[in-house]
Amino acid sequence: MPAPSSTRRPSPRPRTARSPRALRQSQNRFISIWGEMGSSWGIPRTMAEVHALLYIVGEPLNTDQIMDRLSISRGSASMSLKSLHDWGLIARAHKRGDRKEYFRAEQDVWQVFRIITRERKRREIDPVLMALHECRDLTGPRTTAAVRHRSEIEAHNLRLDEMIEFIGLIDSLAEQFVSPSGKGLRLAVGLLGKAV
Amino acid sequence: MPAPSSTRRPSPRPRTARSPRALRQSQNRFISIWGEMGSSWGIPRTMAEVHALLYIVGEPLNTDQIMDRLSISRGSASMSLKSLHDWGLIARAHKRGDRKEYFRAEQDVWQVFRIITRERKRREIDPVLMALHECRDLTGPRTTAAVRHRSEIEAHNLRLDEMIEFIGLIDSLAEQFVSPSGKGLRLAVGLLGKAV
DNA sequence: TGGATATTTCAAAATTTTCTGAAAGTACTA
DNA sequence: TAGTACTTTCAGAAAATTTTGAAATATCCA
Repeated sequence: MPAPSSTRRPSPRPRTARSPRALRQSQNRFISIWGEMGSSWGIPRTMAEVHALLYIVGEPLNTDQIMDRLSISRGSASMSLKSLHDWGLIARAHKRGDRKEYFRAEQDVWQVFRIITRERKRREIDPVLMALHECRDLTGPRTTAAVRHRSEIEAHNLRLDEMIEFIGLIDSLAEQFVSPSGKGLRLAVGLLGKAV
Repeated sequence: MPAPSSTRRPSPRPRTARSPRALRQSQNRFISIWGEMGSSWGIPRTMAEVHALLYIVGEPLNTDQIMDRLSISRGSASMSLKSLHDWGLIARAHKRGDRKEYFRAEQDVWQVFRIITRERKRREIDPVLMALHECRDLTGPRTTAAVRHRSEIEAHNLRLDEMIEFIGLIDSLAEQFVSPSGKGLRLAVGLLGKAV
C-alpha cells in the first residue's frame, strides 16, 4: 500500500535502504558541492542538487525519493527533473509493478560535461556571437562617417572584431568538444599535458 | 567650474563629445550584449556594462561620465569600478588639471579573458576541487564498511574519482591559459583548428 | 587648517530569481 | 467510464541578489 499521496510528506523514515554513515555523508557533501557549483554557473541550485543526487546514487530514483532526500517540494522536483531531462542529463526509467516514474542520471562524466557545454553554448555563446555580428554591422565598411570620425570608427571596429574573433574561437572549441566523438578536447588535453 | 556635485545629476546634456550616430548605437548595443552575457555568467549586469563601456570607448572615463552614460547611481558605479579594478580589468588614470579619477579598460582581448578565467578559476573551480577531495576522503581507502556495503562504496568512489579527474583536467587547462605566456590555449587552438 | 571636491560605504529598497503547494491535467486499471 | 495514482503547471510567496542614495570618509589646495 503506497503512502498517502500529498504535496509534502512528513517523512516518517525517509531512507530507502540503510547505507553506511560515511557513504551517506559523502553523498550529501557531493550534493552540496554540486549545487553550489551549479549556482555559480547560472544553474538553479535545486536543479543541480537533483542532478548530483541522481549521479552520485547511481541508480534510478522516483520523485518522492528525491523530494524526501533533498527536502524540496513536489513542484520544485518536477521542474528540476523536467529541465534535466530536456538537457539530456537524466533519462526516465521504470520499475516492474511500480507505476511511479524513475530517473537515472547519465554516468559518463565526459558525456555529462559535453551535454552541459552543448547547452551553455546554445544558450549563451551562440546568441552573443550573433548579436555581436549585428552590432558590428552597424558600423560596417560602408560607414558614412565624416572624415573627422573615420579613425574613431576604425578603432571601434577593430575592438569589436577582436572580441568577435576571440568568442568565435571559444565557440569553435566548444563545438569540437560537443561533437559526437569529442575527440578534439581529448587531443588538446593530451598535448597540453605534455606542454606543462 | 565643475557641475554641482550631487548624487544623481539631472544630466542636462550628457555626452562629452558628439559621435556619429552609428558609433553611439553600436557602442550601446555592445554594452547591452556584454551586460547580458555577464549576467548569464554570474557577473552583475551593471559591472559587466561598466566594463563594456570602458572597453568599447577605448579611452578613460570618470565616474560621472559612466553614471550618465549608463544611467546608474553613484554607489553602483563606485562598486562596479572597485570590482573591475580588483579583478584587474581596468586601471586608474588621471588627467592633468582634473581631480577626478579616470578609468581605462584593458584593451587586449586575450588578456581580458585570461583575467576573467583566472578569477573564475580561483572563485569557482579551485574551491570545488578542494571540496571534492575532502568529500572523497570521507569514504577513503581505509573505509570500515561492512562487507555487504563494500561494492556500493567502491562504485561511489569510482564516480567521485571520475568527477575529480575531469574537473582537475579543466583546472589545469585553465591554469595553462591563465599562465603568463598563455601559450597553452593558443597551441591547443591551433591544433584543434587543423583537426576540424 | 578649513573648505571644497571626490570617493566609498552600507542599510534599506527594488528587482530578479527560485520555490511552494494546491489545482488542473494525464494515464492507468478495473 | 469512473476511480485512483501519479505528474505538471503556475500564481503567489520566499529568498537571493543588486541598486540606490545619503552619510561618512578621504583627498586636495590655498
